Amino acid sequence: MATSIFIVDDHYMVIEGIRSLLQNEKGIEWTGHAMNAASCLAFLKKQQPDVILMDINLPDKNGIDLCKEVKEKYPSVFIIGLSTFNQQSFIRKMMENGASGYVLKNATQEELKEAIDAVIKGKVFLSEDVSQTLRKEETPNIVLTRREKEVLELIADGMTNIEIAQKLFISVTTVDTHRKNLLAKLEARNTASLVRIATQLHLI
Amino acid sequence: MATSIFIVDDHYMVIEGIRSLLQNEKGIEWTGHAMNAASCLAFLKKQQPDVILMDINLPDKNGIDLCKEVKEKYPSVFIIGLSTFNQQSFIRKMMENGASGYVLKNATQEELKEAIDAVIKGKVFLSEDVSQTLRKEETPNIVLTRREKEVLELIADGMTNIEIAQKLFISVTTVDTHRKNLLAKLEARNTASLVRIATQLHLI
DNA sequence: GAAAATATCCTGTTTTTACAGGATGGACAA
DNA sequence: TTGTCCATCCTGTAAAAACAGGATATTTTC
Repeated sequence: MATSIFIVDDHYMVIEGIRSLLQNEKGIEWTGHAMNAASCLAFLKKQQPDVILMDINLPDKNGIDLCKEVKEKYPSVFIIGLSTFNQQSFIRKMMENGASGYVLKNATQEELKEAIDAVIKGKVFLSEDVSQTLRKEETPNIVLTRREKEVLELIADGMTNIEIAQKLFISVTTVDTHRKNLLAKLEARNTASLVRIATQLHLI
Repeated sequence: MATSIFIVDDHYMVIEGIRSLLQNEKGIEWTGHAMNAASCLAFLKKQQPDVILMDINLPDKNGIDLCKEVKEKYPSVFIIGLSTFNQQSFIRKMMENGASGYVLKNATQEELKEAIDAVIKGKVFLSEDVSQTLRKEETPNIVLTRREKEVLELIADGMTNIEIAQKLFISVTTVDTHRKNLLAKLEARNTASLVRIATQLHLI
């Protein structure tokens, strides 16, 4: 029985590329595509493919959240993350949210086929580059609290501690404490590197 | 006579997608592809296509610089910029460096064909979204000097004025002046927003 | 060759951050 | 129930950045 495939990606060229790569593969059946999260969910209500290839960057919702939602509603569907970025934090979050694999957009036809074959058997598939990144970048998964994220956002917006304190109805010293903890958690030396690192980790 | 096309993009899926979109088009001849700037330049030494579709993000060199280099060496080749980002600064720089058009990766088959037809006739082609962005975002093209960029980088790296001064063999007050000018140019309130804005404008 | 842009330097003040080293109460889990 | 985590608050000091308001020499550009 053929494996049915569905694609979610907002780039027409990528959809077309994947379709072209897979169209001559035996045992793979193309069931359609969506260019945003909403139409993906709409499709799934009617029909569930075996595998979804899911881009991380979507116009209406990020792939990480969509992945979680899809897996909650349709646990039997296997999801393969798809993006241009070989970024540890993204990949980890995708896998945490139930994805079975992750490939980069520069993947070859063979790699893509291999990924689909693997996940359909219940295995986990990561591109060579991806698993290497996961091994190499031993970033111990930085977790910020709700409040810390809030403060971080406002810092990046250029607000001073005093302004942040007023905005959040807390003391300036509390803001300072959060700031201190942010610097420690992200191993930043000062505000500049804090914002830089936070940006690189896609925390803001 | 058929229009010959060459693609530079580091994503295999995108190359395949474009090829798939164009393969049945009459009057378009696919001459090949490169996945980095170096092999693009190597190809051009042997053969010059009519049109190059060129991604902005390449592993070895950015498309903006590559565009300039190609246009200097082979002025008769038309270049169409290609990227996922609908970003004013990128588009403007591409056009300044001699590109004849700019399309996004979510372009349709018709749009792509239209773009090729237009540039081959010497016209300028911009996707609807792209030209809208150019009109809307009236960001008066922020230009930083060599030194300012240098200082900006070091600030984002978390260095203090004193450290930057030592590194660049200049006075602390000079660094402070550059910093002042950076804040003014990027309309930032402080270091945090400076780094944020600089990141958003892809200056660092 | 003149004007504009760039890079350099200065004094001084105020504001903001960074850092040290705490404490307290509440929520939640083992 | 006894931790652990989180959010809150505190005092005090040192360092750094922001801001004002300059000046001067060297390139670059027209």
